[in-house]
Amino acid sequence: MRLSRFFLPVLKEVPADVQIVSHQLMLRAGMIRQEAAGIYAWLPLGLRVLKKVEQIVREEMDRAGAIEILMPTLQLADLWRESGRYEAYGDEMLRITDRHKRDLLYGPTAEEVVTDIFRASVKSYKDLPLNLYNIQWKFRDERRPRFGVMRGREFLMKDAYSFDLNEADARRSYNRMFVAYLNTFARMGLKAVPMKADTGPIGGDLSHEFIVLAETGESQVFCHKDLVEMGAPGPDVDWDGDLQPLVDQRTALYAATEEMHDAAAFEAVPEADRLSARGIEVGHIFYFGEKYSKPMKANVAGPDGSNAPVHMGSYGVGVSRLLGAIIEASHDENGIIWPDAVAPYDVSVINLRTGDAACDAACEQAYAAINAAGKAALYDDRDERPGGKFATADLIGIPRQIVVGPKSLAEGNVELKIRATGERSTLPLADALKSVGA
RNA sequence: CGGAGUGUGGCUCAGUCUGGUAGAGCACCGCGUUCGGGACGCGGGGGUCGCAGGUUCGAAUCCUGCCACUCCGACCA
Repeated sequence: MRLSRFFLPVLKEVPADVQIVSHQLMLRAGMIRQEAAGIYAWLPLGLRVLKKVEQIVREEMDRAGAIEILMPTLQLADLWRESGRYEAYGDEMLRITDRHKRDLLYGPTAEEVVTDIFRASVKSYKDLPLNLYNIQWKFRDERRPRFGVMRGREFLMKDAYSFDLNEADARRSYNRMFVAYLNTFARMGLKAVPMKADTGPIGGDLSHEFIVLAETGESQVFCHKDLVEMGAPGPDVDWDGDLQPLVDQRTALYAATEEMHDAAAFEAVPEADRLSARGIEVGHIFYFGEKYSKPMKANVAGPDGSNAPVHMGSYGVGVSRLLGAIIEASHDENGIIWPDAVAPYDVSVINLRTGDAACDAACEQAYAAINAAGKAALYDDRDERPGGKFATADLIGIPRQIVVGPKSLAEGNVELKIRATGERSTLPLADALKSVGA
């Protein structure tokens, strides 16, 4: 993309009351624009990152055997009356009436819809296990939206729903999602720690929140510090095999959010290993058994001829929230530092003297070579002063910058800058291209 | 939902107390000088001062009502 033809409304200033750094940087980098409280328009740069994050989530879901569908944003109130949640959900649910005076709602989650889809078509244990997911916009009319996309009212969520014959099978489905989440967040450069979460009236131990540690996090969390650096198993796990050891490895160490915090158990952790910190919840997995299948009569036949409610679990990832979490975890005083996997562009080409024949030619060559290599290049070909170009490049956080100016070019060189380290080197264009993979 | 605030060109804000020709910086347009880490000069365009009503010779400014947004607390991907 040539910057002269792009739409990148960067800002030098943001409102004084925008406190959180990820929110400031997303506004300044021209990624989002607020349209109403907790409601944002996604501008081109933000949308590119959002799609990259979404795609990583999708790939890891697919790898773990989940199957993508797309459910509507608007749902029928009658479905929620079946589950009993229409009245229970309260003011957070945005209720809508259509021209026929029929009650609709903008979905805050999709257990009812997915259960309806399931019960219409699946009648036998032979079709299990099944895990259906979608990545769709949700709306929750939060009392107080804040922190930009971290707590918006409208947000993009990946929500997966597993269906199994019994609790033992459901635990295997749960474990697949547990491991998939470890891999998902690791691919984005995040250190997300699974922590014991509240299971509410269902009880049991099958609920975990995945928490990214950050000073600006909304949750107070407590864990064994080894969990932070434990890393992810990677894609080569046996998804049909026993994942319990991988899960046990993480759940054996203490980790809990404030609601589930057990001070006595935490005290049992050696003091040097205790970590008390703030965190951002980026994922939540949950087994809830027959909570929806029973009232909604989503039954399956078992091998013994029985007919019983299917056992379900749900698994959420805050896709739009992840952008905020990534920026909170990776930025400096100059702007965002995108991890390679989610960067909106791989390389920026900066022309310090647009209009200079030699500079233009070298930049065009670099731009073409990077694109031909299958990388995404953002070419700053604007007629602007160099300072502004450097500032913009650092602000929007492209991982690598190839800087072409008349002085070094006269000696046959360009400058290569690595955004994350600030490291700069002077070298021939061909070498710079090679080092960015072009 | 309780408490505290803020609404003035695209953005950040002053002006409101004490009513009297709507301002600054940034951004934008033109010309020129510039150009290796957010340049400078000169000129220019752009605002029903959140909305409605009221007081007044006269309202961004005072009064009433409404709306929107932000911040602090209790709930949540």
